[in-house]
Amino acid sequence: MAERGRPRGFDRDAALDAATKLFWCKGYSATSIADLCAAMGIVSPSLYAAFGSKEALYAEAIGHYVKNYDAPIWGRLDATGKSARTSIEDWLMASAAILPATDRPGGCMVTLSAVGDDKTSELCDLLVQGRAESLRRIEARLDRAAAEGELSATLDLKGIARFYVGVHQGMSVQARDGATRADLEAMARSAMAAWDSLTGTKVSSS
Amino acid sequence: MAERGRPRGFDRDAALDAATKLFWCKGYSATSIADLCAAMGIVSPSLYAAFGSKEALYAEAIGHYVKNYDAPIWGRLDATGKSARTSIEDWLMASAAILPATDRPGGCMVTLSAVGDDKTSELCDLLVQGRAESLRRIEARLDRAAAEGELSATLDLKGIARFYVGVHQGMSVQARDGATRADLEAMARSAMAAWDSLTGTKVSSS
DNA sequence: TCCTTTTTGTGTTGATCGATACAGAAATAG
DNA sequence: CTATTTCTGTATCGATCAACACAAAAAGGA
Repeated sequence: MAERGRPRGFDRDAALDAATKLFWCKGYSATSIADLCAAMGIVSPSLYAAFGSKEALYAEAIGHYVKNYDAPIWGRLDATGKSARTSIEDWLMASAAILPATDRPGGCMVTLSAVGDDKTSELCDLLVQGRAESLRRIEARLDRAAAEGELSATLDLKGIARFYVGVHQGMSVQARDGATRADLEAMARSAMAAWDSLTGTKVSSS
Repeated sequence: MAERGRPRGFDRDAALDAATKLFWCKGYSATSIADLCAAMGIVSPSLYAAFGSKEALYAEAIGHYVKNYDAPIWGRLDATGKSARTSIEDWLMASAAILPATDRPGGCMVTLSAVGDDKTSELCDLLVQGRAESLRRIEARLDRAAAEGELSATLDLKGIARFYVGVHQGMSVQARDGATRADLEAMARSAMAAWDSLTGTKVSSS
């Protein structure tokens, strides 16, 4: 089943990856179509033919980021045979290793896009939902631990999840500011130092 | 000592406050001069006469934010007669109370501007320095505690400071996403749950 | 070969960007 | 009063914004 018409002269996925990294670095508003064309190695009609619009390209870039850069980290969370504590520690330590990587923009794209940039509120929702998803995943892992008897069901699991997601978000901000892997690993260990207290007999909030 | 020429027809500080809130909400790149003029209630020649340029106005807005919105929170940190632990807890709890305030944009302007937005690297530096200053303040408070004998001098005080600043940054991101005061207070308490472990006999790293 | 389909490159669209020129208005100084 | 100084409002500057028209180019189907 061959394709009709003139074949595309560039690798769509490679171009999307280049666009993703540019949006990741500069944010939505500060990135122009001309910037994108230069980074992707194509001209604007090709960009519009392949991706539709700047907004649509950004939405695809977020999906590309989640699938190719974010998902591997989350894999650490749901591995079987590990306690919730170990899973979350692994997730934070893996993040500490990759957030300051020099072969890509620092920090988490979804977290750091939390900020400022206006965005058509459709894109803004996409990002808010992405961050809410992080919270849901951690909470789900804690719920599973409660169901399996590792944690007490009377704990404020949502609050604990929010705390660890918050630490992860802080790690992203500091990675963007130049924190090293060792710096971020120390943050991860510090957060884990609260685990016993948070999951102990103490009631969540007073 | 009266002023020569026609007097300015608007309150410069009130206009700066309006500009600050707009930049705080939308970020630098997504905020246009037209947006600013509308929010400040002036026309563009008045804006340029009073503030010079968009970049200069943004730099002044950051200063206005730090002085009028951020400083009150930091006052909690250096109050006398309190332990470092209580000071940091107060700082986090005060932040939890004010970050989700509905009479202003959510989250910390300096933290949330960490992101994306290109900025002439001069403005970017301004923000990076602002965030570095937060780290320095917390670290200075811990150093003082070590000098006063509250904490052991062998601890990784910089790492502890980085952890609490990171939690604060995570609180800003979540405040922007709609977290409530109670949500943020729970995060603050969770972070404080690590205090004993972080400041105990345990060696900082490895 | 000729037709259809799709992409590519050139050139351009109206809108908006940040920033000003200029003239009139409103104050002080003499 | 007149002269000077400074701000306000209109109108606009060239540059850039996101997006596209159009024709040449490159493929398959007939």
